[in-house]
Amino acid sequence: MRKPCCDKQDTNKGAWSKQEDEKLIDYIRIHGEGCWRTLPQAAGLLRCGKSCRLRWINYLRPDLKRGNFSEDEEDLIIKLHALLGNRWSLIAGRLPGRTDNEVKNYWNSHLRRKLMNMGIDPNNHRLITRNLLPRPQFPHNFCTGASGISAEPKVPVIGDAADIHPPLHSRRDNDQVSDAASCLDDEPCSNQLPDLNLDLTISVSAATVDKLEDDEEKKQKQWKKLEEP
DNA sequence: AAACACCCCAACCGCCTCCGC
DNA sequence: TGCGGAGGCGGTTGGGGTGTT
Repeated sequence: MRKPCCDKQDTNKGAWSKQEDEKLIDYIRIHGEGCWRTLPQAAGLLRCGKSCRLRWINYLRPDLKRGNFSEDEEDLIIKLHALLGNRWSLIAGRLPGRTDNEVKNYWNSHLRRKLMNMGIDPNNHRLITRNLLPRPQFPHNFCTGASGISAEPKVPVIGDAADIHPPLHSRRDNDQVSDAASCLDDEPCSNQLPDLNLDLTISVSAATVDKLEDDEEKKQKQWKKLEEP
């Protein structure tokens, strides 16, 4: 039986009051982030440490951008989602001032629907056909760029019910990334899929690309370690 | 004006990973 | 090397706001 993260009977739940916010901000301003488990007591808050951390990360941090997502940000989220899947923290890490929660919520409430309206399956960024939807008007240079999740040779599997992502944690992390990346190297998919304009080199900065490559390298090393006898 | 439906987003929950011992 | 605690992550929930009937 897992121990609860804190003594729940003594903690507040639900929306944060202004006083609680102020206490948390004041405490972190003086002592910095970290030690979330002991923070509530030290700061005089009747909250669980996790709750404090979430409140700070998602709402109180001074560097948060808040407000509507720009078109560029939308674009980047879609591209990164095609590449990384539901790894919201990684995606948010590429969007300064945005949190994983914010990106996740925005994806679920706006971008998913937007893609579906365009006739694209938001799970795998492939076209939905079945002749149920009107033929979408794709922008010039429309290509998923990350259509391949399976390592199998690419064949048109549009609309295949079996073509749904398996749960992310059931896959090796680098499978999806490397396959997506390999797709970027592939022949143009003009005879299979429209061009989604998901070329990551367009709007992702050089630093971002470097970071992605670093992450990828680290993962490769980790997997190599694991695979070693 | 009231009832209902829908949407958005802050917050919670439980699992996973990392790290120190 | 194994264990336990702390932090981090992604999925889900629930309440409040807004639109529709």
